[in-house]
Amino acid sequence: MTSSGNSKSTPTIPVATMERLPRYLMQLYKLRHRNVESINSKTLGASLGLKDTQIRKDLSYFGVFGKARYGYNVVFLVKAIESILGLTREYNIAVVGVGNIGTALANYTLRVNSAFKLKLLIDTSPDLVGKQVAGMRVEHLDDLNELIQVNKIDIALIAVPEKVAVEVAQRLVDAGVSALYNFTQAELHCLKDVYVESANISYGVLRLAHHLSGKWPRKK
Amino acid sequence: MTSSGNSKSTPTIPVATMERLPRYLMQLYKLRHRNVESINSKTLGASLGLKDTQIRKDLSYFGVFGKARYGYNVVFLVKAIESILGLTREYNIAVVGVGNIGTALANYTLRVNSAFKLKLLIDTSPDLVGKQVAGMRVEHLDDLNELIQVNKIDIALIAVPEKVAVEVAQRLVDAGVSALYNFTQAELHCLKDVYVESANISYGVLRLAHHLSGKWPRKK
DNA sequence: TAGATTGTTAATCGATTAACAATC
DNA sequence: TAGATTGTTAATCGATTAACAATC
Repeated sequence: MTSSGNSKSTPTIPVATMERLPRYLMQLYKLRHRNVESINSKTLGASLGLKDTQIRKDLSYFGVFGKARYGYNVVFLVKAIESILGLTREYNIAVVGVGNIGTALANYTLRVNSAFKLKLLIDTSPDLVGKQVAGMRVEHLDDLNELIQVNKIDIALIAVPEKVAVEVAQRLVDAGVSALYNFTQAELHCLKDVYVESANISYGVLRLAHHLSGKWPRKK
Repeated sequence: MTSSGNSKSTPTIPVATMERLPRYLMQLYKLRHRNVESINSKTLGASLGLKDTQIRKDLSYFGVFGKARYGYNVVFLVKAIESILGLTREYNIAVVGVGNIGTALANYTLRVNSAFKLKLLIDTSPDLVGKQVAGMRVEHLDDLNELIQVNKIDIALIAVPEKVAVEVAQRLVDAGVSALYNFTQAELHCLKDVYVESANISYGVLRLAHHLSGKWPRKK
């Protein structure tokens, strides 16, 4: 038996398309919450600063979702994108480093979808370990390996000080975590056998400074 | 007098290049801190997951910085990129919304460069207004307009609840702020006369879920 | 039906990278 | 000098968008 099943060959999805899908989904959640039944590509695009053709092309990679003169059914499209993004299973999450950012992640960020199950908070500070944060007990980094395995952690969000970031990340990978969300200043390209998503908050202010200085012309 | 001065016409800088410069700068800060004298494009690229030609091409837009057989002088290149990014002047910063994320921004993020001067913390919570955070008094949102003007705010970092994000952002723009860093779930494309940098933390976990589900093949 | 909006093709646009002469 | 590394050209690659037949 081959890996087919689809008679059509699965298309290769552009990276840029995959990176826009979460934005589509979040807008669609808002529309659904407002009980909007359908949305067309022009309106959805405008709400995200994108062209209508961009939306249609992105969605077309995954099949046919819309109807001429109607647009896309919001409830149906939400389900479709959730499926594309893999939100049909659950993901066990650990937050490593329970400072301000780690606490924010535990309290708010994971609420985006019920597929994300917060299972574990880890820190080293005696002020934090044993205390409750976001309704969970903070555990100690020393027990990392066992805790990761017992809780079957799929994704770790790292919000530790930069100095220990690479070491902690490596320990997570060694314990079997294959997806990291990196909120530290460290670059984690060096790690093997792990997929890393980074959100280096500092870069944004530097880009704003550059924009305000207005020195170098940019395209568009 | 025309706006020339350079005899060469100023090149148009690709957006992608401008977005990489902050990453280069942060890596160079680390090298400088370790007293590394020079760095070549291959090594710098490897530390960021980029090809050597990418680094050289990006830097070439701004003039000649390297020497064959030597690479780039770290101290010199730091100064050059700081200048390109506009870090030769100061930027007055306001943090609006002093929850976990706002507190993290005030305490850590702005430390990236001394060009950023934290001038103002704003919230509405009676638990926070009047208290000290990151060594500054938290002010009340009601006085926004006057506070923005008195403190000559250049950049506002918005970390308020999503429900009030658009309204607060609009008030900041009306008060004269022309650069926003948006940490809320709201899309702020609707705003006119303002440059917005967004860091929607939720998108990252959705991309990780998609990666782990492994359902759709991506290029590369 | 008429016309609005889709899905898709093909053209355009922009970004990356291989190749290489110049240079230190 | 020899050879390592630069800056730049030109080719490749990938992403966006205009155009339009199909369709509801």
